[in-house]
Amino acid sequence: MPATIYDVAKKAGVSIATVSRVLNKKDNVSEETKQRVMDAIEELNYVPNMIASALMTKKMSTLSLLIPDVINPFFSEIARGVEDAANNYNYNVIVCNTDYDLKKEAVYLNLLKQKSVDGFIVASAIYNDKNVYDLIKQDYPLVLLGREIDGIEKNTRTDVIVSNDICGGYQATKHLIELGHRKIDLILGPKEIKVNRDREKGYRKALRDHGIAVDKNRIHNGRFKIEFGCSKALEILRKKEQPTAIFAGNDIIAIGVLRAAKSLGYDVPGDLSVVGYDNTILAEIADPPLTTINQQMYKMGYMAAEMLIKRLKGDKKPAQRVIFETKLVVRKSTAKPR
Amino acid sequence: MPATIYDVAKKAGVSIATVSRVLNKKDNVSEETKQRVMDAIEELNYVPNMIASALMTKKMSTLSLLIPDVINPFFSEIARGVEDAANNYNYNVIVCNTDYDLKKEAVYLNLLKQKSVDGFIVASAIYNDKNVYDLIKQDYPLVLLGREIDGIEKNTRTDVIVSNDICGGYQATKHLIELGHRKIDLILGPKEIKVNRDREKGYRKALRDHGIAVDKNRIHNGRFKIEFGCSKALEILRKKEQPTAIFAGNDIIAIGVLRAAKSLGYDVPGDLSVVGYDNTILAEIADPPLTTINQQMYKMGYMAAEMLIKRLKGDKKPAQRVIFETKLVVRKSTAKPR
DNA sequence: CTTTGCTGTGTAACCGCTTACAAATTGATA
DNA sequence: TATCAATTTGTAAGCGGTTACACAGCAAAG
Repeated sequence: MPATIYDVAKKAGVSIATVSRVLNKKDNVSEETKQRVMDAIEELNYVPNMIASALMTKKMSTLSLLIPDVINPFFSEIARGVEDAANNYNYNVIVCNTDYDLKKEAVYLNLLKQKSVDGFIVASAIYNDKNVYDLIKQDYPLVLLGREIDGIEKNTRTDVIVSNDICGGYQATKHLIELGHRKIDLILGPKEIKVNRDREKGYRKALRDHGIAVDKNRIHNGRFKIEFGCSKALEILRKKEQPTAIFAGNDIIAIGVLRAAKSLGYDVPGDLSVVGYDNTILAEIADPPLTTINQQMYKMGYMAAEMLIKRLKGDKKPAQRVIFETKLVVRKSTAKPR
Repeated sequence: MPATIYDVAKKAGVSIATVSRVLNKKDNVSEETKQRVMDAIEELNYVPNMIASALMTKKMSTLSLLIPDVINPFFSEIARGVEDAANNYNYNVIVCNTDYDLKKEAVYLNLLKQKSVDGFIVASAIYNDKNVYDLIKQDYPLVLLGREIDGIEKNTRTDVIVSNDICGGYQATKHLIELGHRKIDLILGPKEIKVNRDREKGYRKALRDHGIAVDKNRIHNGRFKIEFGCSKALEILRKKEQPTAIFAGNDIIAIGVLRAAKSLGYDVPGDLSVVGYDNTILAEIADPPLTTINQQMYKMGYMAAEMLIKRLKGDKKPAQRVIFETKLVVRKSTAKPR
């Protein structure tokens, strides 16, 4: 049985209120009493029970982070950023993998509410996520990461952190166009995820700006999986209207594209240019190293946690919307078309 | 203000004890009362407060996982396994990144104890970790993952899950020897991490078994970082007694070695064979794809969480020690020496 | 010497549940 | 109809802290 505040009080010869005071560095406790309490704490190896205190204060110093999948380096970097920021403020973070599954997300949220986590960071980015609307409606402290939510202008507490994906899509496409590519296929993740729509917008705008007609048949949606990137690329490369470049919705899909190209004996970038998105470690390591769009995952995660914690500590400023800029990172997977 | 059990009781016209009973599916509550309570819960949108209940029951249905770094794919796969298993039993998991830093680990553990997490999974694998000994001494529910701890035979609750790293080291080295290599350098992570000692043991045994003298100068310890792998490999490859193969302590180091080789204009595997360890996604994607030793990260994580939860639920069987077997995965980074 | 205002500490209510125990209700049995 | 066991429900005491409020002790002021 671990020692309680009563044990400490008894050993120090004071009341539990006094112990609580020194524990919380509150008001006035004489140096002498404080010392006696500290000694008792030391002797008894006392660890305060945050559960009991949370019952009164409603503060557990725990955040929850909802992401689709930690294994995806994009999200593990975000998770690391969140965790580091949280740790910095003496918070912990409960990580939940939703696999882009709204039902799973709902189950998690319900459990987390029961546990009185102080706030939520939702990075699982599904379009029109009812769960998220509910959280906002019920006024839970919340930061949305990498996802917007429409029609909540009147809301004043939910901060949003996003990347400028339209710009990212534009940068990638422009890079390919400037290299001389005209037939550029776009292989995206699911339509339900907002970032894919934005990246597509950027792609379309870049083509338009350079007087290239947008061909709907060159735009493909699917999943953020190597296998999808590979099979879709195989399909595309076998058609008559072969592209000279493929812009993938993220690095994982791009890896799949590289694999497909390799299996068909294509040289990248000689026969086919490939651009990824995210600039995860995968892009750096891929063969050839991927030209990709950099996102600041770690910073976004860090900032999300920081903003959330500041709000929990009473920050009343109106909801922020922070946009992180993207950057083109040129490596070896893009070149002029033959 | 969220509804409490009192609100529900009042609305349903029963006592809070009865509400608690239907909530916990306890003993005898007549169908009729139960229905009334359920309706009240529904109407009030009541969410039970687990903090309050935990104060009595001491169960928060929360596990904590200590790993060095989620960004390392080896650990993110473990984390995913842990989380999936936990979720399966309606538990959540708090993930903490220790960066192999004992002080950080201690701070985390202290905070987690305050939060009354139900149990710990420690995968941060530092040799002779005082924190871990303390946990065991204080009889906290604990599973050790990927790390052993000496001198706790009498302990009956702490399960241990490890990979057979001696075997893994042996397999990797044997593979190189059988290809004809005789000068094989070993670039490991820190000595303080047990797995490195085991992998070295396997390496030594393989050499001995094949009548090759072990040259201490060929064994190097450092960090599990690309940069370390790269700089150490550069150093090695510039010496006169150049190896024809390098066995790296994990895939990350191996990636660094590949980078070094590339920067010196070496062909892998033509001029130099490289073997990694772990078989993370990085090995698959590397250029050339890495020959490596497979570890079952996801399964180990899953099992760790499952064993821990079973113990929390009252399983009294003596402490288990589960050993996962490794497997050589041959890809394109190894070949006969010139 | 009484009053005033600090400072330092103790008392007890409360946070929202669980649960041992008591009490009330029901139906069957004597 | 009275008795008893079984079933259903209520009462109240915690769980381990926080905190409003009361109060004691003491120095300075009147």
